[in-house]
Amino acid sequence: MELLPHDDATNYTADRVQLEQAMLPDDIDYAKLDKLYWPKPAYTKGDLLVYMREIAPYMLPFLKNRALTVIRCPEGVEEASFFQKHLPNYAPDFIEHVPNEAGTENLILCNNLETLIWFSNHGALEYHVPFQTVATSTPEEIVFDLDPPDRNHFSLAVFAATLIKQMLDGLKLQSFVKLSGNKGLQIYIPIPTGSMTYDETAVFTQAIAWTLEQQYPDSFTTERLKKNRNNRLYIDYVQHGKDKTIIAPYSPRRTDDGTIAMPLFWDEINDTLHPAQFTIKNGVKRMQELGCPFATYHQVKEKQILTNLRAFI
DNA sequence: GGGCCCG
DNA sequence: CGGGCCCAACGCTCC
DNA sequence: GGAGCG
Repeated sequence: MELLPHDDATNYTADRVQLEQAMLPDDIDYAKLDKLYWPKPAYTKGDLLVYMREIAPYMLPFLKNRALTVIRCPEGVEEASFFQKHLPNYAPDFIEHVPNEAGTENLILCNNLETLIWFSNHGALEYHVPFQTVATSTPEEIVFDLDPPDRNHFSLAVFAATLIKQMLDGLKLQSFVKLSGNKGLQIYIPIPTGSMTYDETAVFTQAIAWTLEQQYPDSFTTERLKKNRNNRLYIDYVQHGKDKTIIAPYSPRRTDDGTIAMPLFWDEINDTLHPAQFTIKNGVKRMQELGCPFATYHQVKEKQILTNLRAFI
């Protein structure tokens, strides 16, 4: 099927004009662009493709050379979903890949625009990546996952992020923050490739988590069992390990409201922030107005000074 | 969303 | 030919 | 050893 058949001039709705102007790769067959992927706000598959095309320049650097796991919902967020992390045998040649450890499957690399749009066109809504590239076995960043029990307790994530930011500033570490697109916040500390092992980053994240838990035991917990968390914010330090994954910056989420994992500026982390503030419909405009909060991420990564961090652990 | 297997 | 099924998977902790 | 958790 061609990109946008229009045998009939009445097909030129505003949405259709936007799709024609979206500059989607022409080596992919697009179909069912009006399918409702997010029924509640009435966002379509076409809306997803337009968003992914426009966000791709900002998102691709955070996927590069990392084994990709997608969550696919080809019938939309209210229908069945499944994970995919192995290259399917029907994948086109422009998708880069590497063998897994056992040599039994190929892991997917999303290193170009065509790959990103190909997966979007196949109903891939969420893009998850590990903390390492396929070139190494050490993490490229340290991440704190601040996960409140529900969106009504989002202020706990704002509080925790503020406290962690203070501690990181004290250690002269440059950090970045994003909305998870679901309930919480995630803090990134990029580090030079090969500069720390997972064992070392684990000591650090546990030390920070433990400090918060000690200071505010009514607000924060590192308790793994849900029944023991009692509406406290869970600081998930276990999540940061080899082969664990995290939602990529700018990825859409499989939520009712079409939210995205939105990078923010630190001064936006306050009580006016809402966890579902940014969606596939308003995320690009915000970027065009304010710029990418992670624009300096890879420069900072190379220059990050770990002296104080090492003294701390 | 698409391939595959089974009837 | 059509319907149903698959599409990840790993370790840690608790009981 | 199996379930709950990410």
